[in-house]
Amino acid sequence: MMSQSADLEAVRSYHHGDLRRAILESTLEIIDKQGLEAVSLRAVARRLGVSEAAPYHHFSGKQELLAVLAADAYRSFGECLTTAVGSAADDPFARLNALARAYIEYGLESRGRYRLMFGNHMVDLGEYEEVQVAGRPTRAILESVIAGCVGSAKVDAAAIENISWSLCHGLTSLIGESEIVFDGGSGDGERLIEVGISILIAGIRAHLGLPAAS
Amino acid sequence: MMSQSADLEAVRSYHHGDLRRAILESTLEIIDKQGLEAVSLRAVARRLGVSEAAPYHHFSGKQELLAVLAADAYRSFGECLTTAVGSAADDPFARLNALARAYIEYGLESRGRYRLMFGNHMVDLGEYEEVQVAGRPTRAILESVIAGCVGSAKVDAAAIENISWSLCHGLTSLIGESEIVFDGGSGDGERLIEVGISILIAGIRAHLGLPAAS
DNA sequence: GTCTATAGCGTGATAGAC
DNA sequence: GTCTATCACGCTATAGAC
Repeated sequence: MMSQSADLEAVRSYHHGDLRRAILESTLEIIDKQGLEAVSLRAVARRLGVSEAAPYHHFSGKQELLAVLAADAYRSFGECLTTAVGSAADDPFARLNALARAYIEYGLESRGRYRLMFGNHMVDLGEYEEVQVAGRPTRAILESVIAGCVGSAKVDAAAIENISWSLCHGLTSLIGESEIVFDGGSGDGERLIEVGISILIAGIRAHLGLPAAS
Repeated sequence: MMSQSADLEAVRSYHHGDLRRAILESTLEIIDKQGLEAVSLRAVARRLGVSEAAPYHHFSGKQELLAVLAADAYRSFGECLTTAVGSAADDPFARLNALARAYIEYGLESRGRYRLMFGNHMVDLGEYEEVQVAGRPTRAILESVIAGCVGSAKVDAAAIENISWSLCHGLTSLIGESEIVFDGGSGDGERLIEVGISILIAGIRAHLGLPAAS
């Protein structure tokens, strides 16, 4: 009986849990286009045609809403990276290459989610256990890929991990937030990512005393 | 006659231009400790013991206050980088090393200023011409240092610039915002920066087809 | 030239009615 | 599940005191 009028109901109102999903989607859209600072529960509510207090019945507040979105983002990000590494050739540096590419491309395509995970917002989303748990696999992938690269030597493994992360984050962040401007053609971004990963891998190989080519 | 009571006057009130400076200092302190989002003109005014509308007589609004601080930051940052490069040995990669170190150390020591310049706040400070002008030298230094490294070949000069910037920004950002956590001793941060610059330079040398050592 | 007082509006959050 | 108040606080603009 409920399924018969479900569609019509969904159009007219947000009963039965639809509002929660609508709020999540609408908020992510705002973060994508205008950034995290532009998020306002009241504006979201107005946009969805419900009262300004309605969102508080689905989330304890703005922080929790953002935390739920951040946890979702970490899960989706982790899956993306895992898939990319899994599809790569059976070579440590090929895996690192695939990981870095996937990281940067995900960050550029899902700007809002990336801002939620690694943006400099002063909302302490790390306090939420769900967010911490969701973010753990991401770090584990990087760790295992780098472990494969350094091999049994394990020289500066932690540092190399963080350097790889830093380059990916820096590139994603500067391109995504339009701090890097391209004056040439449309392929400049692609070329920049290619050169970046190439320099990263060559630098790590040199640091580990490995020959230049793979 | 005014200079005789200047000190006493300064304690009791912020006449004669002192309020402007006090607002700038107080705001920067807040950005340092709590981040850009925590800045509130009203709170600053209360903290300085003036009315909540007083700041508007020195700045047209919050944006302009932040823009003035950002321009100051760019000037100070540019001077710091110029000095560092000038003191470096007469070798292209030694200069790049000095530049990268100075960049990261400045960003970590002056967190607030760094957040103003390169943080992901959605305040369009780039719209202010003063900010644009103040930021230009910084980019010019990086350009000239990299130009020295690539030499006459000029292969991927722009990309190498942006990669160097990305690594420095990524490291500064992740360390400064405490996303990278150190489980070891207190020297871990220093070691990370050292390895990072070493990998960057080795990677660039390899990309340019130069021998490994300097 | 500098500051105070006040008012309009948007936002986060809560309590209680439907 | 949702709505209607309602409160506290933020940014901003204006009028007027010193």
